[in-house]
Amino acid sequence: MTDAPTAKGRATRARIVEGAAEVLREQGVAHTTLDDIRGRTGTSKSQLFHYFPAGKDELLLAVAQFEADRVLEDQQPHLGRLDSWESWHRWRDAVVERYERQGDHCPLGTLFLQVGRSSPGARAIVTELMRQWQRHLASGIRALRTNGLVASALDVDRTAAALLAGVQGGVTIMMSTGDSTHLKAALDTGIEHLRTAAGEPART
Amino acid sequence: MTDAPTAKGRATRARIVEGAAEVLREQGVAHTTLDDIRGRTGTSKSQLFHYFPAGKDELLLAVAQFEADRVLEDQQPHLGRLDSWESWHRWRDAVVERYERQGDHCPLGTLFLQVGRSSPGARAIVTELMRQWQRHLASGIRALRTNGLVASALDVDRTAAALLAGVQGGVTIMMSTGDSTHLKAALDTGIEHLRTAAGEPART
DNA sequence: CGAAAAATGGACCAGCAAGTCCAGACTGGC
DNA sequence: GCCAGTCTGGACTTGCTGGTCCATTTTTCG
Repeated sequence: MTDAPTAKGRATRARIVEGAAEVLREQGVAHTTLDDIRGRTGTSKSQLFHYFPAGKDELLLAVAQFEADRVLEDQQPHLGRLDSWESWHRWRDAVVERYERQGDHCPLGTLFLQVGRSSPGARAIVTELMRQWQRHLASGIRALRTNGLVASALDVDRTAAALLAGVQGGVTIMMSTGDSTHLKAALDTGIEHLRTAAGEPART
Repeated sequence: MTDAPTAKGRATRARIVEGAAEVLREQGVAHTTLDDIRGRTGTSKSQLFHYFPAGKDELLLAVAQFEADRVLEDQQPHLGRLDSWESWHRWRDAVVERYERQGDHCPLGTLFLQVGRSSPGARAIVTELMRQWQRHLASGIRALRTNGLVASALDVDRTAAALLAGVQGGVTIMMSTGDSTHLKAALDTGIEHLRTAAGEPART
């Protein structure tokens, strides 16, 4: 992924990606030019093309990967340890907090749409992110099952997929409306569904 | 909304919007120029600006409204009559069918991102769509409750919000990965949750 | 019919932003 | 210290695209 012979080169490349991510968050991909990125990162045009020979698209893809990595990182350590109801709620709070802080803007969504579904790389990044995310959720549900907190008959993968969809949709809606109600509803209802599926009453 | 004195004018305007929607679906907003739209709709540059004086953004906004209207229309008549489990399942199938047919592309999402959150109009369109969509779902849940099919203690609005988020996220994921698994999982789990909340067993 | 308003065609303009290029500075191994 | 490879600077080119303008045709309506 990081192709740069010298340490200095790698540092510059990283600086470009991080700076570009900042600018893109602020202005959106539609209104961000290479000159904006150049200005922000204190680099020159030739450097941009030196590290991303294929041009803007390649740079955007690198930023997309950068952002994708952050998505799961920002949910840690909660996402990796979903073995009790308390931990699930801590994760829930972390997700809400993360996206409320991020505000009305979706780095990945924008980048993905710009680079387009045509791009082989863009789709791969998103697909892989979703795969990992869902894997974490499924692991969490299995941990609950191991601890006897949910019924063993529960379809783990389907439930994880539904929960992931809920979070994703909640975030999407929040981007559009500025309101986190749906995200919270999806998370709370999803967790409640897990509880209910255990045969316990829905109420806490 | 439709400002055109003569019938011919209105027809041309509509032709532009519909044609633009087609082109945008095929090429994505990022790679669509006014010339593409002009070519597809058999119009001239001056017509585009005659009917959309504010330029491209205004046209994109009109297309967004056009697409938003279709979203709910395509779910009818099922969405308007969610008063039994059968009707819910018919709706579920209609949604899946609609989005699988649409394929890996989100007219609204793209347009929204292009016009940007800065635009006052774009956000209004999406917000209103979500509001109406959720209202329909909530009505459906209330109908179930009236018919004694779900527990009266259920938080209708929150459940509707969660379901909407699930559908939205399922669609989003499908756009990115080309796989409708998550959409189906969200729908099925959401409906199952309604059933479970009624105190009935989760299984059909 | 005739004039005013609306609709249409398409040439033209201007700015912008991606991408090119080459000259020069640094750096790291020998 | 020297040479090859790497990194950096920034001016320049070029194509595209949104937007303007005006001439011409068509429609409406009294």
